[in-house]
Amino acid sequence: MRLFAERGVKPTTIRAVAQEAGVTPGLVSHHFGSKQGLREACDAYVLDYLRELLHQAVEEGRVGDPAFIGATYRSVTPVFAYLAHAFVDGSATAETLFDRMVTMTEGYLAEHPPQPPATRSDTRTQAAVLVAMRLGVWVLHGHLARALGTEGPTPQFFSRVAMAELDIISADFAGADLMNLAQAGIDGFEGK
Amino acid sequence: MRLFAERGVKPTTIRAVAQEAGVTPGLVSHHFGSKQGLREACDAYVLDYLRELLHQAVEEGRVGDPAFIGATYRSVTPVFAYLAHAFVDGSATAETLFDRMVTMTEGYLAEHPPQPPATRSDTRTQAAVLVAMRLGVWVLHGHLARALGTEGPTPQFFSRVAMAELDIISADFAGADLMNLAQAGIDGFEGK
DNA sequence: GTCTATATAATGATAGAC
DNA sequence: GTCTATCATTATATAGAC
Repeated sequence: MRLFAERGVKPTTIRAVAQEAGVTPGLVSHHFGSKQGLREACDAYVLDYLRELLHQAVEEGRVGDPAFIGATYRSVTPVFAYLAHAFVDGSATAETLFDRMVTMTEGYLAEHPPQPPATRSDTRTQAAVLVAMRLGVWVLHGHLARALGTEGPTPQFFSRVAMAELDIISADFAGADLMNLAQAGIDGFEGK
Repeated sequence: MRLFAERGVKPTTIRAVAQEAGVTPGLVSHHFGSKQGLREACDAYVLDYLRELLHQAVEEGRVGDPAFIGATYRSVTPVFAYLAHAFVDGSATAETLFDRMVTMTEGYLAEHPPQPPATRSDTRTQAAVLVAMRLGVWVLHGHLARALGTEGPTPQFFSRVAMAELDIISADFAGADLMNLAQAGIDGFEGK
């Protein structure tokens, strides 16, 4: 999964995966059946990871816990890099994930309408653009970190970006934060 | 360039490029020297395209001309898809482009400070996140179009997304629009 | 400039032994 | 489960003729 995240699926060879895992290429092919099987296993892993992450963050209320954030920020990086490639390369998992995030964000905006109402566009479009904006920040976070001269996705980096998002996005829309979006996209989502 | 934009660089074979161009694979390799040479030629083409587009839009004042927009929206689509892959896969051209956009947006925000001042974050961070947000919408525009059930990047789609962006982004930041960003990133940029 | 043909290398997948 | 060995396919790149 990490190699897919760093290089994309096609440029990642089964040989490279095997070397990284300390086994032989034959074993990888045999275990996952095919490269496509390995990819599907990675998709499932990523969805499980996000589900568990959000379960702890939201239902166990650890979203603001520094210890939780500190323990999480390393493991979340390759997951989002994997999703970045999935969003650009296109995959059924990425499409379903995006669409669910939009629909649930739309529901959030319908329940928490901006005051005064934002009349230039409809709620559905606002939800879709909002999701694209926030996911875009994640997809491009490598460039963001470089442009800011920071170490990468550290807790400090997360906080710095989140503060800027609050400055940039109108208050009435900022409430539909990424945790809301992600939770909406993940809950009960089986990947197909 | 269009095949690179649709599939990414690695999955695109010289054979496919040759077939698309109606020539033989040998000719493609001979003409561009190598696949890397073809990629660099595409990078140069994309930068030239953006330069010319912005020259007409800004310096010739055609940015709001419906005829200009109508004639442009088709050709711009593969260019942004190409850049989407470049941003995710990583390339020197994409990095320089992003960094220049951030720096110039930072300059814009310094000259047009938000009122009241946005104090949660510094101007540099605001500029970087703003660029990432707006480019993110472009990178994910395929998903955006699907989620909205629209045809794709038509003028109507552009307008609809732009209106939602105006609704979502605080008025003081919306002024640093994509044309500003793109112009900043392109002017005098030779690709390295 | 363009083609045909081919050299060379890399990759995904399989077979069989342990 | 794991390895070694190998096959078949595909890819880039080159050579030489037209």
